[in-house]
Amino acid sequence: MSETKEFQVENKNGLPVEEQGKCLSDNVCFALYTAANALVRAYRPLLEECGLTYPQYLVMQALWLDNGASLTGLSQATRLDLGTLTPIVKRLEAKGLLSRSVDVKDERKKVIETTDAGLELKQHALVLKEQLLNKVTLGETDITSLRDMCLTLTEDLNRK
Amino acid sequence: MSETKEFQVENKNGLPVEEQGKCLSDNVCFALYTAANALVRAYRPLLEECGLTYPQYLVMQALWLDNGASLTGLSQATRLDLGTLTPIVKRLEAKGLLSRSVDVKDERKKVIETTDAGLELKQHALVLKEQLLNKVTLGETDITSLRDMCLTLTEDLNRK
DNA sequence: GGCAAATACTTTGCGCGCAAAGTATATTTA
DNA sequence: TAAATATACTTTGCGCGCAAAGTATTTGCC
Repeated sequence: MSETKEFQVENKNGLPVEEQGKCLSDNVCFALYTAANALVRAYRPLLEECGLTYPQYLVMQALWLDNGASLTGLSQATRLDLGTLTPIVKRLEAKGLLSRSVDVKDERKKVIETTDAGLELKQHALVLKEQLLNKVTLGETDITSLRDMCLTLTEDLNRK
Repeated sequence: MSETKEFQVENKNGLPVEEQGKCLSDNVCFALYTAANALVRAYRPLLEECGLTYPQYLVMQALWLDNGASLTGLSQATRLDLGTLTPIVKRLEAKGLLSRSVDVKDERKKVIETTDAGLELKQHALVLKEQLLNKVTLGETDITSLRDMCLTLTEDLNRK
């Protein structure tokens, strides 16, 4: 039917391209998009205990790994836009979980540091990950390859 | 190190849980979230030709497969919230790509139908999918299993 | 028939995600 | 050293994504 691989996966019954995909679920893009939404939705009630949203949680994780990073550093770590990050970091500052100060070496930069309260969340957050885990039926191997394929896809899509 | 599988994938070097994940990329959730963002970002310039956003494109796809569906029907097909869907469908109506009318059998329901302009987009949109495909280095097999794992994960996370 | 519960959709509020434009500081170049 | 360019961040505008609350219609039950 087609010599090249199809991004939209072929149906089992091999219909022509125009008729492929009896349902949206036949489409990788849809599956990926939906899974990410489901992920954020599932995390919401858990993260609520910490008073965090998922993106805020991502920023805190980045900070736990690299305290004192600049906004641009956080942007690279979280792969979030600077324009997205600025308000998120401000909200985290308002919650007392981190501090923002001007870098004395380079006054364009901000130094973002966790507060004690921000550090305390780290232990709590690890438990949440376990709780999410309990819902997932995929095995360790699948999880790993899902992760790796997502990382590859991200690189592919960001290239050029 | 741990008897149960970890949702956050283990590092190659097997650090204790508290120290796992030298970077956010070690985390499936992060990888998935990032890939979905990259997907929407990569689709944006392509879909711009059609004057669509990715979620709008999803709704149109659902409609191409099931013309005359109700909003609830579209919600189930796209897995988008009704509160999300209402404004999207209104925007598509404003663009002249679909029509919204009250179901005469049940006046609570709306009948959503593609216009001729909406149908014409279908062919154009198929080309876009090919263009996205060209960026992806994953093989057909990987794409299929990525899709299936995403679908499984979505079900898992939506359950309970 | 009358009323409670269910169903279908809309509205509101908030936090992203990001393109685009703006501001301030630093670096490079002439 | 002055001007041009680059870098770091902020702001604005728009479209989600969804919880929660609201409205309208239908169904189920007495």
